[in-house]
Amino acid sequence: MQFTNSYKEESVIPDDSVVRPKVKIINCPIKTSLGILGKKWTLLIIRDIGFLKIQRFNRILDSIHGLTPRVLSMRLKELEKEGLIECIEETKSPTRVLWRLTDKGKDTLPILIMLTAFGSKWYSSIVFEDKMPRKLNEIFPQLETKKIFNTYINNS
Amino acid sequence: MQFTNSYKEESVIPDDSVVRPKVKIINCPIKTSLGILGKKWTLLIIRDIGFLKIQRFNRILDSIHGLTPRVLSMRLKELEKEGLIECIEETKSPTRVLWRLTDKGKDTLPILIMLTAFGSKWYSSIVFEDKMPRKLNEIFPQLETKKIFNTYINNS
DNA sequence: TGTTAAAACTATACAAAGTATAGTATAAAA
DNA sequence: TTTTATACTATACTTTGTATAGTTTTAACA
Repeated sequence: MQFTNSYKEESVIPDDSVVRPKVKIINCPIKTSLGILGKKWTLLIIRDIGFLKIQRFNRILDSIHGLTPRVLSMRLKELEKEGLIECIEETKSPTRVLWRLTDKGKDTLPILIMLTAFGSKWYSSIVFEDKMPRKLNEIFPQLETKKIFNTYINNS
Repeated sequence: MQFTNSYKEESVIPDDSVVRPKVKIINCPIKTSLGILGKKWTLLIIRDIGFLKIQRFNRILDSIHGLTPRVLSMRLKELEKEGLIECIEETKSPTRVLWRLTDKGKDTLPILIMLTAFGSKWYSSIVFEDKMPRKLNEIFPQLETKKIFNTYINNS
């Protein structure tokens, strides 16, 4: 997925109940985020590394059906270049590498959580064994779900 | 973006601080959500219809640079089939159609808001005129940002 | 009463991106 | 010494997306 940089999106904003930002926006932050996160496989790779703690090249390959080594290699490089992941060398004899999220990478987790929430509500019949829709606190009772979004919301 | 349905992702869950769901998951909800929302242009089209209230075929085309009529036509059909958008005929003489989000479609807005938050924090230099990172309440003071997520979080 | 214009697509050829398969380099374990 | 594992890289092929143009319907305009 590639997005060009020219920006026409905010030019026309009609009136009725539009969610209108109160600060001047030059480039749409959604489009900007999707420029990195919107490519095929990228969010699943972040899910593996950050959520499931599947952090090695071949483990990720095993985990994501359809993903090929070439594309995984490209995506890891892109994510590393964008500062979302970093690699730590476990050993250097049989080159053993672990990938982990940076602070910037960790800030994508609220997006993954919202994708989880959406899927758990509207696709519960294929997601859950009992086919019942669930809210986030039912899926992750150990997480203080409201605190997840503190990075992005001021508590004033 | 197309994702196959076989599910191997939850098979290996190592130990340290994995976000482990407390209910049995058959298909990953993130992968499931991305099956519909993860295709190129889809989230930008939802942004137009739901956020910016750009709701007509050619208005959306004008708004999203690089999107072609063929792909827009395909995406609108996919989204309609999946029940995320519906069309209302304004007039039928010069066929004038308006697209709007269904309740299911509106439930994708928290995902868009998180993409906004991520872009506003980490790409503020290209998003905002003054290049300063911002939290959600600063961008949308009129929105009760915490309430946006009520659909997905139990208040018990 | 043509002609133009707008809306909402549809068709075709072409280009970019992703996929399948196989191969490389390194080094430890059997 | 052969096998296995890790982390890629290369090549050909297939799918998907892109650019350009065309179609249909009606309505307003000259």
